[in-house]
Amino acid sequence: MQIQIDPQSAAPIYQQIRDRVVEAVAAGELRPGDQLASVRQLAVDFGINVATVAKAYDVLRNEGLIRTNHKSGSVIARGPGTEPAEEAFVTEWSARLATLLAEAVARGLIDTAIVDHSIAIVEDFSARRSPSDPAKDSTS
Amino acid sequence: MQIQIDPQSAAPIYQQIRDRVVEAVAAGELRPGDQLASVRQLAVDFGINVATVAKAYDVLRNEGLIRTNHKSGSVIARGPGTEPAEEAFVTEWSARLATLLAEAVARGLIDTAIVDHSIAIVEDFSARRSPSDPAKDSTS
Amino acid sequence: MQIQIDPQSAAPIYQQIRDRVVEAVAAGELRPGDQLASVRQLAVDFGINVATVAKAYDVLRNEGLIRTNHKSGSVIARGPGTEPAEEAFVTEWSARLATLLAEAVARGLIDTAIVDHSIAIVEDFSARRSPSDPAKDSTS
Amino acid sequence: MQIQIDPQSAAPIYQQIRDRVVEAVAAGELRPGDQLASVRQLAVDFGINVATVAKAYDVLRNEGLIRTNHKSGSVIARGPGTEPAEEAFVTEWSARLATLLAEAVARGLIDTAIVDHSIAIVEDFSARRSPSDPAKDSTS
DNA sequence: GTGGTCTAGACCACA
DNA sequence: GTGGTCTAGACCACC
Repeated sequence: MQIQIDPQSAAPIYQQIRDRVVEAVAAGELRPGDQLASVRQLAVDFGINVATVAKAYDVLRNEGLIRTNHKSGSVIARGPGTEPAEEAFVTEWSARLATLLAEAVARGLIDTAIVDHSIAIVEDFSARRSPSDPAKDSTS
Repeated sequence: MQIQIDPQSAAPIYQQIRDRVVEAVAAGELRPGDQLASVRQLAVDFGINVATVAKAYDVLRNEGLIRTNHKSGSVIARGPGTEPAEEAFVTEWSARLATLLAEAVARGLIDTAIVDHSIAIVEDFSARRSPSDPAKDSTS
Repeated sequence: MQIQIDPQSAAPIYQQIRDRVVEAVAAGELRPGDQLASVRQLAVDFGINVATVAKAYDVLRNEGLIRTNHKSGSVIARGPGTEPAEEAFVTEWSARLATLLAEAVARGLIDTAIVDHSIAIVEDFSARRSPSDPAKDSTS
Repeated sequence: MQIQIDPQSAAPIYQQIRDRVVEAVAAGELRPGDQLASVRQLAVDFGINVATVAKAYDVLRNEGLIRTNHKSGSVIARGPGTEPAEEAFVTEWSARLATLLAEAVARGLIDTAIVDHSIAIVEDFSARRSPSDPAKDSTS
């Protein structure tokens, strides 16, 4: 798993790390049980402070996505199919999704294009998770 | 259009205003040419600082959603169907959508549920923009 | 509310702050809506770093006990009677309680003394929360 | 006495060992004079480092719960009813109990439920120490 | 080796 | 004014 950080981005660095890890989990690049780089390792890789990486892992831990052990470092704790989503999360997440989709609508993206983007992204994650289904060639 | 602001929310107030306006445009409650409340008016209505409202309008202006004339105030500049979305926007927006959808995947929402949510939200906006049953009330 | 910090304690400072706030909430010294000292204020009061206080508030926020707003600082979000305890919390808490009570048993405290301590503590919190019930004089 | 260690737990392993021993003493599974497994034995059983087990025994020794003889190994030094609890211990322990109970109060557990939990735990230890029904199985 | 805690001090975002 | 982010560097706990 190769993480890219953009120090110029408005998004805080720890948030970018968190986002990349979440995406890697969704895409199956990181599976439950997989080891994450140590905070120190990531820090030197990106040329950033350990505390910044620690904060990113802190967020992921609070979200239940990783589990940390003093000796062995951090590992992925859950992923697609591990546990059903909590209702509270879905509610809050839906609101964020609505705002994001509204932005696309307001900016002129047509409805079908928006839905197609969503489908494409979800299918991309799914395909990368389990590239076993070769029964796919037509666009549908 | 009735905007609701939650001063307790973790989201900055200017962001909440911006989000509500974007959603209103997507839902057709605000259409291109519609007048927005003045910065001062909104500030008084919500009991918040003028600078906060000004910042919200500033963001909307940078996004090209509103246009401000010193004399006549701010009006909605674009909306669904006005102009096609710019490619740069779509690219950047897709990345944000991917992150948001990844979060749902990682947290255990199944793929179809995620797509269903997206479809439902887009259709909701669409229906509110152009209600298919043309039975009109007095309020409209 | 007067918080006391012991820099010599084995417990991390941020944990001590968190514990004192929790106790103050249980005792009704801090009620939902009440303002907490700002991170900077607490930091100078205790002669510690802002980041340390911020971490304490971070923990409290993750526990849902406080809510933080950029402008107005942090306020108590929940307290006795606000919301029923979540089942997951009770399970995890019970295990910690069992370990703590086991320690007393093993060290020679007799069963009734242990229970009496628990009752006394809970009643103390209760009395400080609502010192209105004057119908109490006998030991029972 | 069967000790279960969870290497994934947030609690340090030495603490888990110490906690399980304390609970076993409270429940009468380990009685004063009983022999503990050797440091090496436990380390092999759990597949953990000897130093980790040694640290756990160290803590128990400092608490006065076990006594170690270089020749004969470690034995339980005290238990329920052996000696009355020291005042210093009770004071310090009460403070920890108050913090733990405060957490439950603040999170919405009602007072009677908290006391009931305490009683149930103490009674459970008591019952396991001296089962009131003298119907004995072959295993006992 | 791992992660956790804390400091001193800086800069930015929010209102 | 408030809190959030980040740095550089230190020390400690765990194993």
